[in-house]
Amino acid sequence: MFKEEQSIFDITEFPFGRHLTAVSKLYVGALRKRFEHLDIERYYSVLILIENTKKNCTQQYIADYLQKDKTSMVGIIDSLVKKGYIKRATNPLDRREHFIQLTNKAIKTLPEIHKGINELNARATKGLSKQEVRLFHKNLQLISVNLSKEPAYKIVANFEKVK
Amino acid sequence: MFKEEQSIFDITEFPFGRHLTAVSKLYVGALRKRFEHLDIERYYSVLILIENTKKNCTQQYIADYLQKDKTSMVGIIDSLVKKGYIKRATNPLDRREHFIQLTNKAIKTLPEIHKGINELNARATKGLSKQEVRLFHKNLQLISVNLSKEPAYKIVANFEKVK
DNA sequence: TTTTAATAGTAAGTAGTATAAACTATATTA
DNA sequence: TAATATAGTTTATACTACTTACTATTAAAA
Repeated sequence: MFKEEQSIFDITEFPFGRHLTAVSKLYVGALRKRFEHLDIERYYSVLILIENTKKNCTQQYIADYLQKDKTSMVGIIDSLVKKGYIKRATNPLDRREHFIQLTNKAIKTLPEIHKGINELNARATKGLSKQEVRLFHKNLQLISVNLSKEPAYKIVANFEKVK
Repeated sequence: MFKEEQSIFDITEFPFGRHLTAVSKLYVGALRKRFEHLDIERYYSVLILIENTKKNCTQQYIADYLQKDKTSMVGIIDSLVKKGYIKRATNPLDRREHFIQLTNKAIKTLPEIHKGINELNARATKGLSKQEVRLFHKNLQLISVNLSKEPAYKIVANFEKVK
């Protein structure tokens, strides 16, 4: 589809968000490639979120956390259920809620997912010291906090593979 | 649509690209808000690219640079032509090519666009020194170069406003 | 020179997401 | 008990951007 790599970074007048987006795309593309042998090609973060959350996760909780609306989340959860990575369990104390839980398959796969992410993170930051990486993350987070205070529209992002 | 802000950064196990994407969305949302009084709500980078390129820009050149395919680029150019920001001019030396050129309206508007971007960049990096900002950009670019070398799928990103 | 292949751009049809609106079931509040 | 709110689902719609196929033009090959 695209002819050649050209560097967005050559033009410093571009909005800063374009540079961020360009790197995001590279990262997502590399991660999906790295995990292409798995039978899921996205939504790893859903599994990680469930794993990292102490309390039970409802669909709404996951949707809020990952900034998806709940109707989209239905489809995401459906696809992960169909692939056998998670299951829905009705909360007996509030039967409207469905707790989303990892299956054994997911629990068995997650170490590999973490390993892949850690490896890719390491390769992405090759040439930087541990401390420089920490600083980068810290400043990225600072920028995030700053931008959160700006007047803004809500934005959803969609990343898709192309040929 | 979304109920509350929750910080993606709380979970460090998320893939790094998710953090980048989250900040990208915040930036894009703030930039579009900042320029909502203009009659174009996106594609500022097309104007900036044309302005910054010494040689004439063809549609294909712009598409390659901004990582869009040429069929999508037709619509983008169409919309900017309709709003009066650019015009097409057939290259007499190769009549297949259309040079994309800024109109007076675009030339008059671009300083305001640069000003808005610079202001938002400054607010996004509030709390960082000039040198720290430079370092952040440098490292972001390093990460970009590193990721470019990874085996990867090509990814396209789409950012949309939501209610 | 004639034929073939490549390139720039366009148009039409298709597929994939996300959205909105409407709905069910359940729980909470007045 | 009635009204309202919430979690989740379904359906239909709108919107991108992709794929394919096409025109016009140029370059390359025979």
